[in-house]
Amino acid sequence: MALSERQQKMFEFITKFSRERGRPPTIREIGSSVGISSTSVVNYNLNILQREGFIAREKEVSRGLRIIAQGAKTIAEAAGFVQIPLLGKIAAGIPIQVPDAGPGGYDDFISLTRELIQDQEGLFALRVKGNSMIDALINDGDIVVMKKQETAQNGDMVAVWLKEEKETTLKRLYREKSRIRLQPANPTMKPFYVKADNVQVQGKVVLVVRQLQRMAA
Amino acid sequence: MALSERQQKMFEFITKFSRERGRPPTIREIGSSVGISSTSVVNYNLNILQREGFIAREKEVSRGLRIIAQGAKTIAEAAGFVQIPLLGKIAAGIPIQVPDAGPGGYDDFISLTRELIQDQEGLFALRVKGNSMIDALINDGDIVVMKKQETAQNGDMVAVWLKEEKETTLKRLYREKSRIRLQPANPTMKPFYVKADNVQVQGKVVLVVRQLQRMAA
DNA sequence: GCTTGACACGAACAGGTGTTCGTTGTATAA
DNA sequence: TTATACAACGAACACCTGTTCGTGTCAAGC
Repeated sequence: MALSERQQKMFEFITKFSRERGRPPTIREIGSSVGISSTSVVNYNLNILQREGFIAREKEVSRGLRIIAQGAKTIAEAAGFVQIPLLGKIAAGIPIQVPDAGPGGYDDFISLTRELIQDQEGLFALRVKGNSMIDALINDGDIVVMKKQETAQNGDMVAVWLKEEKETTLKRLYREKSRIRLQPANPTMKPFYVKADNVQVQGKVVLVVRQLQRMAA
Repeated sequence: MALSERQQKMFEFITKFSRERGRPPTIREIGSSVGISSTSVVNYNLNILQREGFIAREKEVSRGLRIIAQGAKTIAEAAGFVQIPLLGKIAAGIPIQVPDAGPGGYDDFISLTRELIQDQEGLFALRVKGNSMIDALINDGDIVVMKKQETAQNGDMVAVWLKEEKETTLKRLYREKSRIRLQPANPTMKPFYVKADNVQVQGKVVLVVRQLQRMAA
């Protein structure tokens, strides 16, 4: 069932209020914002919003309402953060090593929203050191978020360790008859062919973040 | 001044509670969680947390407290999201146009954490269309977050509109004596020199995000 | 010893807050 | 017309909630 105009205004107000003030509004705050003098009318419409799945309510608790994941826009507001451990650096000359979490877990994290990352399972982040990943369109200082896995599907952007060359590289991987094609992300660059037993997949690249402007302390 | 153990526990509880429940706790909820029976004691310590800059309080408002940006890690956990309007596409052949917000604001947003973006002012996002930004290490489909401004400092990565060439490009900008040097992010590529009156700065690039793996619907 | 300040406790209070109830008006179907 | 459901109103109520006040303890400094 569709929402009435009043209910839409209420929902928008709740969303805006929650975002700006860091807390949900009270029934009376909602009422005065949309021009309802009676708290019971607000309550009545809140129940409808709840029934329709737009908000969650907690009984007899002040400000006991919460926006629920709805359209893509509100998902982000509701679902929360994903914390991904920042495990270290990635460079051409060294294989990626994923240390096990110590007793207290990892020290450094990068926070992303669920809009960017859906499944946190097995994800970790590395900061790129040096210019060796330029052909993957990845620069010094960029952060790559990877999922740990030893296999890859055709076309996946993966981090591979080349045993002979003793080198880590980020490329798209395609299996061909007797060899593996490693395709740079930069379309102007030529692919690289290697024997299958020379490559060791270390993980799949899920996200790349480049901060041009560092935070103020 | 450092926080007492009690105040740290209170702060952690407020952070956790706010994140999990979507609303800040009441004084009594804080009290019972850290084992304080008196509301005035909680109030006393909340005032200290406020004085030390950990929280903001609003007088005589239920649940009127809010976590404030503090350590880098807690910022992300507490302060919340930044919603940046996704205004459209950026391609080589067209200038960037920033439409004014309509009556209902913008439609599409990208959510980022405050860890990645500190100041939301004047920021907007564009999705890159085509391969023309390869020399800025930016690929088709990447999202660039920019800050609208007409001027730039030396070394800023900016989006410029080249009037003669009728082209948008992303480069690092350096003013030299009589000309402007546009330096590609890719260090293997050569700079590009233009006359000062040929360039029109459209904004500064703040962040680049590349999603290798698209979300499931 | 005395004072001072930090920290803590419980009680009381005024106003905030969600809930409930009776009532009214208006469509729509029987 | 009558009945029913929907939408809205205002009042009353009980509990929640932030604030304030008086009191107490303890360690540091004089």
